[in-house]
Amino acid sequence: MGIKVHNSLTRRKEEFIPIEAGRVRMYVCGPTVYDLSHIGHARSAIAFDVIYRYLRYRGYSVTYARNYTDVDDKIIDRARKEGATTEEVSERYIKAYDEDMEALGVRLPTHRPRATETIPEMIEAIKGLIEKGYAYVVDGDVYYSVRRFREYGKLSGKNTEELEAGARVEVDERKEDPLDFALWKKGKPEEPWWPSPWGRGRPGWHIECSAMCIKYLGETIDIHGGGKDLIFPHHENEIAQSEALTGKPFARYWLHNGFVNIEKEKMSKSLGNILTIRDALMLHTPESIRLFVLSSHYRSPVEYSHTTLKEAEAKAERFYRTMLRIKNMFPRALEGSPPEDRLAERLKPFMAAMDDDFNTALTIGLMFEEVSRANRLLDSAPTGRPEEVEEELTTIAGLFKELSGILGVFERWPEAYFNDLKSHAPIPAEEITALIKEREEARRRRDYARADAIRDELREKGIVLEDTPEGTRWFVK
RNA sequence: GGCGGCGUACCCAAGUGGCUAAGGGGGCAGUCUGCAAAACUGCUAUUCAGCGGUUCGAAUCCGCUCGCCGCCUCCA
Repeated sequence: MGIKVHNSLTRRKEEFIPIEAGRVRMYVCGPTVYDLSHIGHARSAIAFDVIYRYLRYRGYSVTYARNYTDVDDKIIDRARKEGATTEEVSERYIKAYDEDMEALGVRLPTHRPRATETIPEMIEAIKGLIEKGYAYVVDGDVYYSVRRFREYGKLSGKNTEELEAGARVEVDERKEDPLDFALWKKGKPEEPWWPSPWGRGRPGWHIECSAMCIKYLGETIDIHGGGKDLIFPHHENEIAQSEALTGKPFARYWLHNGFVNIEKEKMSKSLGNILTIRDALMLHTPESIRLFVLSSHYRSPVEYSHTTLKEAEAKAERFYRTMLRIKNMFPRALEGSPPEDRLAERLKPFMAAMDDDFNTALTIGLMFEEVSRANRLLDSAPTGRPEEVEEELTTIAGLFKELSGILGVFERWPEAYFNDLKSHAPIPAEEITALIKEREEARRRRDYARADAIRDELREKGIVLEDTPEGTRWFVK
């Protein structure tokens, strides 16, 4: 009973067996840093962040590399338009990406290589491919000869004849075959360049990932990930280059995440429906964005909309309200920890869900069954047996602690969560507490008309009041 | 045209051969409350796009039809 993963290479769910017992090497294609990252980048990063967290949780020593593509046509274009250098552009957007990831609670990978720091390795790889007859030089450019690699198309399920027939491949007279792709591009005077045996130039996109992957993780890795759109041609080309070069399988398991759609359509510059992570973070908490992403399977497409994000927020609210109840009624349940064997037993269904191709949606669903259970226990507390209730709540809290760490959600103290919302209240907190005080006096006088008027007034501003035996509390809706 | 995926309630969504089709949101009713809110309880899919087939048994496997989406060009 181990972890199963859906492998894009075989299109099947397979048992996950790393090359080296207890150790996992994973590589995920990171951003090309020419602009702010969008919510789709966030999904990919969060999905693989959870995979990374879970593998570590399951006791693997994980070496995880995620690159920055910091040399590319789009970066050059952007720099030219701004009158800036490509370094300035890439530096700015690497920083922005790092900030976005931190805001989203995405843990730092072990290695975060930049393409420009791996140029010597790329040149070596290209030299190797030329020597082995898989690449050829044409006037300062180097191309990979796709047809020499017999297995080309094994990941994307395409065959070279059909690709050729597709005719959407740009025709470049200098290529021996339209399917061939650039390993090294001859530099134009105003573009960044590095010296090479073929003259000044810069690397092609695909060779970057192969070189960085091999440099940091080795010739065969366990997991290679990225968005579904990278399957072809990027990952197909990575396989062709790497396997031709080393003669070894490049990656054992290929994992691909689905898209984030907006209004049923893929985000794209041409449609003008790009939602940046920054914009999303102005509208929603990082936690609700993570919950939104993790509430469906990482391979399915998800629809970003006001409704779906509101539902994610409602989940967070329900969870933290329950935690707040536990903290107020049985604070020791949150301070203590349950016996290990009991915890392990109760974690089983959750582990089974995560083992099944990282089914975070099911895991979250199961967590909410525990939330309901906790609330029932809390309701029963006044008439039930407090010791038993506390014991069970301690177990549930213990479960939540483990799962929160894996998913990267529900990790805060409930007060912190609600105070954060309160800090974004549309009216000052002092004003609200003053109104609450006035309302309490009205209630004491049994002037319910006045009390209700105050409550309604606050409600219109998004402030919800809750009368409890300990007094009136307020929440931001 | 080639390749791949999806279609589960009002919405989101898990489930891919067999206990009552998870969970969240929404709605309705009840308990609680001065009234609310929150929480809890019950109801909201006798059925999984449609039609056939395989099977003792299918949402799950196979075939066809309809609808939606992605890749085939840079793309998470």
